[in-house]
Amino acid sequence: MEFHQLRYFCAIADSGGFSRAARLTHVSQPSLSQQIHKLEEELGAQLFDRIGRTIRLTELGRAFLPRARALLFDLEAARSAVVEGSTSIAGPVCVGVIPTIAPYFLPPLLATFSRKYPQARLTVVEEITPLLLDRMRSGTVDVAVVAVPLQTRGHEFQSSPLIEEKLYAALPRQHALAKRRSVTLGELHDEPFLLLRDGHCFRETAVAACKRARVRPKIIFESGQFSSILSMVCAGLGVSIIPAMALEKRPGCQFVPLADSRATRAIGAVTLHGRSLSRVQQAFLTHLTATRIVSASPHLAG
Amino acid sequence: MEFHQLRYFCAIADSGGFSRAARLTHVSQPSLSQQIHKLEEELGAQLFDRIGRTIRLTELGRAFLPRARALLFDLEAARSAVVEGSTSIAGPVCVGVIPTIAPYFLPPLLATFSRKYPQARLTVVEEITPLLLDRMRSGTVDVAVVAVPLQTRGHEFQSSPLIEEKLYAALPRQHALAKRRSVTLGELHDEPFLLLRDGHCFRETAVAACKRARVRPKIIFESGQFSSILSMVCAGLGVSIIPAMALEKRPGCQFVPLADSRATRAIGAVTLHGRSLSRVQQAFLTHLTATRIVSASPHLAG
DNA sequence: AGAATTGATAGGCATTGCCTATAGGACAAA
DNA sequence: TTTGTCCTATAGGCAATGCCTATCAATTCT
Repeated sequence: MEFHQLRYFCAIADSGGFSRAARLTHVSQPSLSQQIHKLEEELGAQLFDRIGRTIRLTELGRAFLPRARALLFDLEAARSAVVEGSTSIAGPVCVGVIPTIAPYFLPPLLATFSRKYPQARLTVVEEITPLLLDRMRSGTVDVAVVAVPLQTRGHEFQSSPLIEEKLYAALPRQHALAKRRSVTLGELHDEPFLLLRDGHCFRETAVAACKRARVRPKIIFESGQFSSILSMVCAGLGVSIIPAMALEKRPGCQFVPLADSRATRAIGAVTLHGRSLSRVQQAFLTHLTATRIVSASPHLAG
Repeated sequence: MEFHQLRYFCAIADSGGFSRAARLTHVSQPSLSQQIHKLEEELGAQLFDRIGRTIRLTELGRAFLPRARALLFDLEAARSAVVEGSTSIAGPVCVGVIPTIAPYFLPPLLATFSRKYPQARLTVVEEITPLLLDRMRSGTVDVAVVAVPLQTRGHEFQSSPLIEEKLYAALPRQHALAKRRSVTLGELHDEPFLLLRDGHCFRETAVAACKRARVRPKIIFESGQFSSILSMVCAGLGVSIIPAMALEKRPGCQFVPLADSRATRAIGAVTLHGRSLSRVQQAFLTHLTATRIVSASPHLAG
């Protein structure tokens, strides 16, 4: 039983004859005859009575007709649903983001995107990078905004750069270096360090920067968010390294740009390689990369 | 878009892989790959993401899957509905019958048939032969019980014989021939005749019998039913010709078998040639021909 | 690193659907 | 009755297409 057989059957039933249906469907009459015979053979019953040179639906044919029609209709519905879904910018987008970016970078972007595509259903997942990657693999996250480059080998993921921001030393206001225009990590050699706890990739970023400066930071405190660390810095307990977007007006705290080369953090949008994105998802990705983030400049440094 | 493509699509989505689906569906993996490609091309969108050596449904694929499943399910439903309908003995049967047979012949048959096939929905149409034939042509009557042979030329109709019954002379009790064991039409030569009115085929039967006996009946009364005629016979207004099954106990009436050869009426079941009958209709026809009508013997003649 | 598994591709073969030509009936008009 | 026309069925040829085997390229597991 094939779709074209159903089409022919309906055409013949509607037009009331093989020849008429042949003219309508632009198929030769013998082909119709042939296919209806196959259909009848497969069903084990006649669908039409051939009486003289006219035809009429049998009891069974009459019962079969609405079902055949429904099948053809549903087929078209399914087809156009796919076409619809592939062209309209609507549906779910799940974006993953790491905690050291989430509160600073995403909110304005999400707002403008939602305004631009009201049909889109945005979801945000805040997790550390490896968990986000896992969720991308399992398909529960579509796009991730994380620090790049990723440490994964192979080309399992695709990333497009978004911004690269400078790193700052966070110093207590009364610190000797607090008034400087810039510092190097080497100059912070002996300071007690307050860093994000293990798992947060910005910790790796900071540690790597230290390593390049041949500094072994003495880590005396670990936290899950910058604001806690900044409070400790204000209290004079030590120093820290902060990305530009996390800068925050604090009474007892001073931020000094790090002069070390490569003392930056690169942020990119990452997708699973080989994954086809729906039009909304694609639109979100475009929105991410197209919106040039100027607000990444520090508003209170110097 | 073809049914087998939908089948493959569902199998792959269910099993989670082309190779697995190939093993399940007993089709080679390249064939699946090929057909899914065609499907995706036709729909203008990917249904699966090929990630590494694993696959996953895309957003669109996920939306398409339930529709594909529904189509396949409905297809099977349509198929089995036809098979069901062609095997089960249920549904409508419309039987046509002429007025000179209807009240005598059909009632017991209908009762036994309905008891045997409670699912059958019997309808009876009582009309004169030409109208019944028209209704057979238009499909509103499935089987007709009429006097045979039909006068139609060609083999537009098929008939199978049911019974052949003798004809009787209906005489007033005080009639000179009323005590005879048999009479010939010739002996009724001068009698006033009471016959069915034109259109009733039994009138033709009676007239034809007279013609063969070289008798020109003087018709002084015409009616649409035998009981009226018999009442007139009782009143001594004339004689009539009655088929065996219409015999009826009447005080002033005597029935004498006609001795003429071919003074009989043949009854047959007639269907439109080339019409396929549903199983109920076929069953009714079989019931008609199989039930040997013994009650056709006169219960009060002689 | 090597073996195994997975999906994609290429090429050959058989099936099958569509076509034209024609047969065989049935109907209508002469 | 005969002829012409209109219908569906059949036959045969051709091209499209679905399925197969063999193989490749990539990825994952041992």
